[in-house]
Amino acid sequence: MTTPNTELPKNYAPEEVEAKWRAHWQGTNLYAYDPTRPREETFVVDTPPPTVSGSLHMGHIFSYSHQDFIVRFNRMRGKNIFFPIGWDDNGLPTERRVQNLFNVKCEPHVHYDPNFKAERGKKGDYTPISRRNFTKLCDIATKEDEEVFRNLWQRMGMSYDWDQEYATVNEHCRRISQLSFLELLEKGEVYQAERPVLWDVDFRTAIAQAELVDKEVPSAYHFLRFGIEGSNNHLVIATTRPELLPACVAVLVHPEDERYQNVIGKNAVTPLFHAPVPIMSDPKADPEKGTGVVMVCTFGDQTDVEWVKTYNLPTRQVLDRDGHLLPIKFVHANEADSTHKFVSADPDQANHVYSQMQGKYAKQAQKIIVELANTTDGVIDRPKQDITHAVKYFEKGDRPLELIPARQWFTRILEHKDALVGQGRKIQWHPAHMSTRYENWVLGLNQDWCLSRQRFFGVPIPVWFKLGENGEVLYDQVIKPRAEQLPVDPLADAPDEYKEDQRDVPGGFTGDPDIFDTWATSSLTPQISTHWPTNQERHKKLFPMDVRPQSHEIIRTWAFYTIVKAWMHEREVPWHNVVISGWILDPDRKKMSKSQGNVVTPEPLIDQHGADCVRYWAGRARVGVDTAFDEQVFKVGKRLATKMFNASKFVLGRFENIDPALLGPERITHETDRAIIRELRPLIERATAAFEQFDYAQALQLTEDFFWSTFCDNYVELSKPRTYEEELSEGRLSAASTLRLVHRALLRMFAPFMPFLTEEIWHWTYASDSDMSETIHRSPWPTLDELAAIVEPSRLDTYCSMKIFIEAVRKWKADQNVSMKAPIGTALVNASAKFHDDLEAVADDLKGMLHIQHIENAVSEVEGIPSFKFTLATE
RNA sequence: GGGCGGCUAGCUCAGCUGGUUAGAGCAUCUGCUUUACACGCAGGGGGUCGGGGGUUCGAAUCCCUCGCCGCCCA
Repeated sequence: MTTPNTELPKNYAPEEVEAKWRAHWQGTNLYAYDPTRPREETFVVDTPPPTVSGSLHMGHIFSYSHQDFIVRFNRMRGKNIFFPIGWDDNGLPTERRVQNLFNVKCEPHVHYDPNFKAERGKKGDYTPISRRNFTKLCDIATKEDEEVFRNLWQRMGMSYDWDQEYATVNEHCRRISQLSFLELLEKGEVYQAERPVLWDVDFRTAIAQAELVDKEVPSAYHFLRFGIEGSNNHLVIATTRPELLPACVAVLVHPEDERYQNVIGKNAVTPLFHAPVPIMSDPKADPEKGTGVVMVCTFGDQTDVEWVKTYNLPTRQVLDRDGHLLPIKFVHANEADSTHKFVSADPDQANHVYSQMQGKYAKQAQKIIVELANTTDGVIDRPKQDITHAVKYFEKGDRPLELIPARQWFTRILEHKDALVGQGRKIQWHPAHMSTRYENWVLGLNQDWCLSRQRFFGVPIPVWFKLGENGEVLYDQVIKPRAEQLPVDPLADAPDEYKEDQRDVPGGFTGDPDIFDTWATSSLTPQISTHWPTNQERHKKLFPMDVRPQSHEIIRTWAFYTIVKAWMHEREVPWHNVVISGWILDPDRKKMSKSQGNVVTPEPLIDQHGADCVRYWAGRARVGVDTAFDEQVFKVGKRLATKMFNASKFVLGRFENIDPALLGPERITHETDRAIIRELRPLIERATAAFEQFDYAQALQLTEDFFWSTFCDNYVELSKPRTYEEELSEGRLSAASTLRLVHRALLRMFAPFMPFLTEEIWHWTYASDSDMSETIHRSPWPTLDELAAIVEPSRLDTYCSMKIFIEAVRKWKADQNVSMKAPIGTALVNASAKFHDDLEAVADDLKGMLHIQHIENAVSEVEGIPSFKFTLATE
């Protein structure tokens, strides 16, 4: 191993050292989980699998470093670490990336082409390809993306057990995800229903409440006059969605709204389409909003859905799954039946108006109908009023969500809210207030979890349906696979009792074409890692886990759904602790994200400062607190690394020629040395307690402060003269032993944060200590037991009084503008007898450190702050 | 509109189970060629702890209220 002092560079250069230890650790299985050790000795982490096709920035480095600090601390406490890593390559981000990368689009009706060759960066129109060709490209792209992450994590020194690596679309994860679904279907927690769901018209898929975001967008109230049957009067309705007028099924006012009492119970007549619709009263109609009259449409928003259900109103669907207006036909009331729901008193005009909107996107249709309304007498009551309001979007989408009736699979959560709140309370949240976010989310839920997505790359929903005599799908006749068959792809595999040629023929079967919501699989990361239920023994040994680290914006998704699944399957919490990392914000306090264009990429920073410094930067941020990105902090980390390197070189040089057998705790006999050990004890206690509470930042700060000021600036200077003594005197051995012991402890306390540099220094001398491990990362975290053999100083305040004296001398020399080395002839100390007694045994160290020839004591009668008088030595 | 978090030195942040003149690092100023480190050492200046009110012998810390910023949800 490298030896200190001699051939080392003056300043620490991280590149070489980090590369050396990275390679060394990979070769030694240092981070492997040991399945033979019992649960109580094991520390189990449910690591977040990063979305590999997403943008990679300093925000990732930040939170993943936090996890590693916690893990490394626990490893040094002797825990058997289970720290897996996985990749989330499911879902839309990957699909979108593949579309852009190869300029292709998945068109499910296109047949599989085994000879299809994808071309990167292809220009021109996109190529339509089959689902199978498309998912193959997804596999290729995700493999590459995983490699980028894998390299980065290894570069950063993340201490994963790479044998536990998984990817959320691999066979193992598909099996677990499908098993979970089938078990919950068996338990009745999963059901299918045809109902209006939140629908993204561009992605052509249903989404869940958890994926919603509100955006404030400009809009306008259009004031439309509705006729009143049997009257010449009219009602004015303010609507932001006039294009849904043909879908109007009722008009509502507040029951106590005096303006409209006389019309309740009558029929209103829609303008342009002349459809008679009932005027009803409902307390949810807000008299303050618009004109106080609201039109109920199929389906303008969630409240419309409720009203349609409450009042058993007909549905008049005008939007298709692409967001276009469907072809429809208005008929006279006497012709209306179940297939003709669009009624009009003047079908010709209604159909004429509608024909101009049909096939258009909702937004275009709105423009058209507003124009028609403006050019038709008696429709517009007054000019439109511009407003801004919150509109629901898919978090990854570009157009407002619609509510489209569709058959979907759901998981029951609304009826379990209380139980799920209860589960949340069994978990320790760090910081604690994050549990409030969880509870608010659970209590605010208003839809069951929509599980199915009409997408291509993901885990298939593992069921088939029987087909009737006429080829109709019998959704209530679900065909389930056997557990041993999983994972299955119902579009490629046939169920047991059928042959492939019975697919999609009358009397045969058809596969469910949908895939799962990404979270349906991600919510199983604990079970994926424990190999539930294929390896019950392993599962029992790892589940519930100790800690889930994650960031706060996915409490409503990842944390929530994981709690749901653990409760539904086993009535358990998935983990005992959730540790929330904050965000990295840009200087304007905006979250770092690709879409904001404020992303800072990690590689150049690691190149420039080294992985240890980047980790140090992450370590300074407290649990759950958002932090503005500040490159200055890397500089601070660099300084700390340099200081550790230099101080370590020096300290080791003070004892490297002494036989380590002569440097035990029992050799620490000097008062100064015992006093510094007395300072070290509370540091160890406090840093350990902080780490136990997952407060790595506190542990780091305490250690850094002690190392820099107490150890380097004071103790090393105090002990220096004794370490230069020629004889192996008691005083020299005491100082050397103390330097070795304190330095060895501090080094270990820095190890979780700066694993490379500390390992390097460790191997200069400590790796062969019999009570330590060859690697610092498996050496024990410092404890008070290590110091138990060291006697307390004879006076409790020795160190405190020394510091007062030292500071007074330094201030005086600074005020005199003289060197700290300038010799003082006499130091007159005017202080209490106690203060003199405190310094008596350490006076020689003080004199040596501060270059003082004589210390004269004057006992002051008045208790209080000591005063000093110094005179420079005359030569 | 509701909930949560924040507002502390020029900047980034600690402190907040109430208790000596409110801390650190960076930046700034002064000094020190001290044989581990000038990526250093020593010292200094700089804050009415977002505003207001209250509880208390005592409040950055507890309570009320207002303002601004962020997040989550209507």
